[in-house]
Amino acid sequence: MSYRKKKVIPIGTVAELTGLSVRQIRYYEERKLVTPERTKGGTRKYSFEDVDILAEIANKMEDGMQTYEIRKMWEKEKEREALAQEKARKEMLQGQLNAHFNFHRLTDSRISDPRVGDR
Amino acid sequence: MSYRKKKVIPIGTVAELTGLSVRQIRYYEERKLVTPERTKGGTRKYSFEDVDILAEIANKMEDGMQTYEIRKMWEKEKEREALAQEKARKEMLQGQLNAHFNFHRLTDSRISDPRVGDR
DNA sequence: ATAGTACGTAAGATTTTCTAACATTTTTGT
DNA sequence: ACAAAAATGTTAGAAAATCTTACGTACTAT
Repeated sequence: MSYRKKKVIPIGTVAELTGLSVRQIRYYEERKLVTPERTKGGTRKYSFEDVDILAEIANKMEDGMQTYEIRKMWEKEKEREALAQEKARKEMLQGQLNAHFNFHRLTDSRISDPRVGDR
Repeated sequence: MSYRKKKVIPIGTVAELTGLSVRQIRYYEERKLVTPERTKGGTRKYSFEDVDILAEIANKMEDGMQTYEIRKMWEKEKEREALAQEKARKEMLQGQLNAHFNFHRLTDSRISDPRVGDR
């Protein structure tokens, strides 16, 4: 896994990196905006990705947005991305099919081009 | 700074990531093989780069190498890299000088071409 | 044999984090 | 306007994580 996604940073450090209070960070978890992992002992571990997400939350909150609005917004974003992904996947598949049949058409035209004739 | 170099990981997590004991990690610091940062409170914080370095140490140690050998080895590596850097820097500088004078020679030949004359 | 290396382990102190609860201020919904 | 919800701060006590120091041990090198 990438450095960005590995959950290794304790909450105090996250607070320093984001400028948020520990209280706020825990609250945003309660509102399902971040999902840290836990050690056996139960202490939270965040990733750099989480830090970025929290920084983004801080901005939206300053703009007067509410946690549930942020969450809904992100859910929609994810939805759109998923659709775009799906679309790209299908197009890619179609492309491969086209390439496949094109290849055969070209090959066949060489082998049996009437202007050339076999042998 | 890159995610790789930011010092944010506590020693327990580093131990998990590397498979080393906390004692070993502190000992390698004593032998100047890693240099974590500290929080205000004094707890150590490591980077992913440190984690990689520690994993490398673990290998060398398994091969029967001693800490001071590892350190000496790395110092030499750094030295060689520094020289290579310096060499590249000089070559780059020379290249720029060449380009510079080439440019002037061409320009001058236009402005003061004896076959054309000034004014 | 002595000294140095590379740890493990234990003790006690300090730092960090945890949950839960209550208080406060600012919205929001009816 | 009022009650409910949102978004924190604060406090308290417990638990987890880390710190330093020191002693012990098994090797290895000189």
